[in-house]
Amino acid sequence: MSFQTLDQFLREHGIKASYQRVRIFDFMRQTRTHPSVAQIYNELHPQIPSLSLATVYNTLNLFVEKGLITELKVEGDEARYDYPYEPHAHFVCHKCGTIYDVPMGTPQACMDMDGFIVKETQIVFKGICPSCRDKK
Amino acid sequence: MSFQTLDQFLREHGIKASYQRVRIFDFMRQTRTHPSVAQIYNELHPQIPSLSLATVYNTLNLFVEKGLITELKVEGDEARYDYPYEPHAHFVCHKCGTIYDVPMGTPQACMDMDGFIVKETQIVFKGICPSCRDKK
DNA sequence: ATTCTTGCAAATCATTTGCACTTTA
DNA sequence: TAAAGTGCAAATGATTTGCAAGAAT
Repeated sequence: MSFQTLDQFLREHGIKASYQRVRIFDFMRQTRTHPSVAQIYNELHPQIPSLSLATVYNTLNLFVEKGLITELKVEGDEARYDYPYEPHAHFVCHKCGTIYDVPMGTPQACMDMDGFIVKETQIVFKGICPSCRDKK
Repeated sequence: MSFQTLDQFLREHGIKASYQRVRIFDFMRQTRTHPSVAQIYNELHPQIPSLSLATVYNTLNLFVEKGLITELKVEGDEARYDYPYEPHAHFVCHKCGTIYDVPMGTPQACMDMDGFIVKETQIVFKGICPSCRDKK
């Protein structure tokens, strides 16, 4: 997807395609580490010196609202953001804090809830990852 | 479970049974509304005038650490706390913010993750609840 | 008596907001 | 050019912390 079509993609979702928004969205697409606002800012600020933290917050909130990305609040105080390639769950390591993707379809209960309109499903496993388990 | 045995229960989990801790734990047991720290404090403070907010924070963090309750960060900025009677998922309404319990066993994938030690599983559905859907 | 807990107030830190300026369509 | 987005700095609000006083064993 080129910048040209990223523009289009955002507009199709009712989002004005400012330079900052395109860059932040492109960063989310290319990053699978569930970055925090601070991480996104730290990566992009050197390349876009005028970029402000507030804009990163505004933009991510907008993307979440429009359903383009998902907000995860599973590790520490900072929200982490997830670009949903395909349905997947998350595993959070209690020791190192890493958030892993876990391939998985949407669970059955999703369909069984009479009267509830389910728009989003989040599944989070917490525990110890193989790397931390072995380190001892 | 009487106060007597609540004492015991806490001690069995390596927690000194102070008056505040017993009262807060008892409150969690009796409450199914996934209360926030502020709600717990507001309920108990009239009955325990000396109670401080910091103690509520300390105590809940301790209970989470010992695995007696679960912290949910799904609605707004405030953490919500869950007393896990039996395995269940949650449904969060985007409009009214209510957190509903959804009866449900532990999903299969839990068993399928080689090398990951899963200590906790959280499933959260988000959407519109029947009450908000009908209100229009 | 020593160790752990509490309560208060101040500190911290992520996130939001108000407003003047700039950009986009 | 009108409407919306950006950047900065200040404000907000949840949570944590330092420390002196109190309770438990």
